[in-house]
Amino acid sequence: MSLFESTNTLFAELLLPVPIPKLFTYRVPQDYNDYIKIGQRAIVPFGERKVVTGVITHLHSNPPKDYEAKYILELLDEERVVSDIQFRFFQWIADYYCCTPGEVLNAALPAGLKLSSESMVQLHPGFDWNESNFEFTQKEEILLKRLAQEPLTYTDISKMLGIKQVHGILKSLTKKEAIIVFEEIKDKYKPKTERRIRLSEAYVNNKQLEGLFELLGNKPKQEEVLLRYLQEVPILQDKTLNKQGISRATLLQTDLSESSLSTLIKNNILEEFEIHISRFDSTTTNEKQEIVLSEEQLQAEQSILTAFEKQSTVLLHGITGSGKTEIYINLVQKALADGSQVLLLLPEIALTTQIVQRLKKVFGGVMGIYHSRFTDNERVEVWKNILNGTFKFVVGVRSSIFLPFENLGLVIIDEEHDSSYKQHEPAPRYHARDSAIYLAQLHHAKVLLGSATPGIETYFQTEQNKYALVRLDKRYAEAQLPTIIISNLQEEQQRKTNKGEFSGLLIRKMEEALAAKEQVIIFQNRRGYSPSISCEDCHWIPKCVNCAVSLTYHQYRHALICHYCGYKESMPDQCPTCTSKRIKTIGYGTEKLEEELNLHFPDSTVQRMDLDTTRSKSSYENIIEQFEKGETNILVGTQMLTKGLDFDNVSLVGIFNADRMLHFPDFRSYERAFQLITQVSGRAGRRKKTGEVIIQTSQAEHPVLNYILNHDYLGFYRAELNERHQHIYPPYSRLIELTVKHIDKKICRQASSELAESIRGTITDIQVLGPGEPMISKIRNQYLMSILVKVARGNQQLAQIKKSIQSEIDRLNKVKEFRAVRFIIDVDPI
DNA sequence: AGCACGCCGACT
DNA sequence: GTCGGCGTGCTC
Repeated sequence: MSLFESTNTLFAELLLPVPIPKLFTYRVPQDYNDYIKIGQRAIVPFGERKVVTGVITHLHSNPPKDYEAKYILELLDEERVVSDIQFRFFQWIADYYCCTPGEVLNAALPAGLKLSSESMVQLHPGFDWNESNFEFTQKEEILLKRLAQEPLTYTDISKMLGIKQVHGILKSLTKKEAIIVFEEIKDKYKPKTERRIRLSEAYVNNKQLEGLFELLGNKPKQEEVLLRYLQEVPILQDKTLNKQGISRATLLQTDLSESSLSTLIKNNILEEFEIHISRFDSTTTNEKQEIVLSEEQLQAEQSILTAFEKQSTVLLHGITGSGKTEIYINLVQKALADGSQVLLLLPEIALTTQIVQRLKKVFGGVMGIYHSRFTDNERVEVWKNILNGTFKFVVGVRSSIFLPFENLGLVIIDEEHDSSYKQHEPAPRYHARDSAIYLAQLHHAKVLLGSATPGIETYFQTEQNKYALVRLDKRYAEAQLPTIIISNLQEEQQRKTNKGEFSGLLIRKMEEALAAKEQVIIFQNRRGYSPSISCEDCHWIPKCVNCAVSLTYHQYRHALICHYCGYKESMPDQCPTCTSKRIKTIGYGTEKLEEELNLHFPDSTVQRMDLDTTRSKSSYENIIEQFEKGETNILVGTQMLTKGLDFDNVSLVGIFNADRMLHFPDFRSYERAFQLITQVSGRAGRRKKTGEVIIQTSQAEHPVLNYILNHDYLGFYRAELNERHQHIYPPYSRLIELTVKHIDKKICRQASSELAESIRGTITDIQVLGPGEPMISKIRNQYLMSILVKVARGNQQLAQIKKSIQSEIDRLNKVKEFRAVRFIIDVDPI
């Protein structure tokens, strides 16, 4: 029974996936009174003609005073799909990361659960070109001819006609009764179906069947189909089998006549029906994989469990190759046995790799995967399978923290330090690790953070006794940590032992490894051929027209490409300013490395793995598979190489250029360099042999390299912490980065100055740096200014400070000249 | 964020 | 003159 009298008029508050900081009130059609629940989705009209999907947050019977509420058009769910815990979680994210709950909802719901309409334009049904009394402009004519073929969206039209504002022409054509605009609902989730065949009920007994065959005696093709059916589905032995039937595809696999099948269906001898099937491989290969833990692993696991008795969050600091995965598996099994749900977070690209296949083998059908390469339909299915209890364990990326868990018992965040856990664009700019820790609190769940190179802030929490710490210092299966060798390029250049940008040492080591039939990984964190090009005579450097960056040369496309906005122009064969033909490339990207390695090692196969070679869906897996099989000898790549890959035969890892990582002007650059280099190094040498890592640098004495050399995380941590303390950076402060965006440089600067000024004037106990020009001061024709707010550790006013910043922004945004300025708040930026 | 409306410059 | 640009306000 409903809480409300069913004759009462109900109103529903809806959270809509739009960046407007309020709920919207809709009227509930009376038919729904007994049926409507908080947490269900509803389709509602929004604006003039749009419809959107929202989630019901409250029900009441107070009509709004200031306006007439519109009716809910349709309820989409029988049961709630968003839980109270999720609502609280969304609100927390919105508050903490300074965005609206609507933006959180937008990120949380997979597109397939969020159907909304898009305006489509089609020809007026009564419109006849020849009979129309109106004159048409040239553009109108082009559009009408195109519309005669198919309806178009506004964006289609604006692209087709090359105009930004589509409105005028549509209005004119509407008036001339040539077109109409209608709404098409997009992205509706469609269950995957399978067409199946079974015998009509009337024939499911031996006698009837016999008669049937007599009947078909002179129709051998149909007889054949029927016989095949009986063979595949032995209903003579078990009549109940007929209900399931057989999939149409399977039945027709052996070239049976399709038309005979149709005839049999038409004559009601066979019948066709549809069932909903899963998009996921349901092979529950629960091969009861026995996971054998080493002594150290067992101990670590025990320590984690003991720590969980007192503390809810534990950091597992396990060196690369120490076998953290096996411990995870054991812990997941235990949590599942307790009847809880488990979430395992992995960095984006680690998800396509071996670790997932391994987990799938152990957990089979109760494990769901949530991944950005999944289609909308697949994501909806994961969502539903969690709601209906099929999936009790989810392995997923950042956004899987939004899935509808009901009783999480354990959250594991692998590679806890990984920066892909922080969403940068668009809002909500959340950190999945930190948000997951809060989510776990809501569920009273435990959190295990795992990393070989924990983030400074995370490790600090263990020293503050906020998190417990468990160490795993030994590599699994007797493997040794790799030997790290610093190769001083400057020195080699003086002695002329280098070969171009490769040190003689690296080349020699590579020759040795390849001769021994071992594999080599070369790491360079820069894609493309060369980061820029330049004219040797006049020093001209091509720049992006939309952004303040130089263009990266991509050889395979023979083009200059902007890595920030995607702008592309073709590679000039002469300098556009001085017509010189002497154009040189500056710096090394993975593409150029690949080319040079091919020259140096003509007998080896070189493969490149970066954003450009892994764009298509399976290319990533292909590259890895080829390397695993040993078909590739040398793998060149960006930081993609650092995540979750295990290769047995890699004996050498080369870091092509460590300098750039160390010199990045950012307080986290040392931390990042340490993590990156340590992680890539971990790819070298497993099992039998000690691997080697060669780091090419011109700063052989750099302290960070020294810590890496000695596998000294703790030493590095102490030094870095000291550094952070000196300059009051995290963990000694919390940062809030404000970015000011506008097409006009002057207005952008003015707005940022005023914002910084007003924050300084109104908020006490904080430090405001800037405004200053960020490293890239223009992106997509928007000028950028940046302000950094530092809030000292332990400041209890954090929430209030964020509110004050927000209200200063709101105030500035109301000032006429700053109306169009965009202010972006990034809490805990990375 | 979209989307509609309304005001204004630079072209036929 | 009108077409297409852009600023402004609103969404239950």
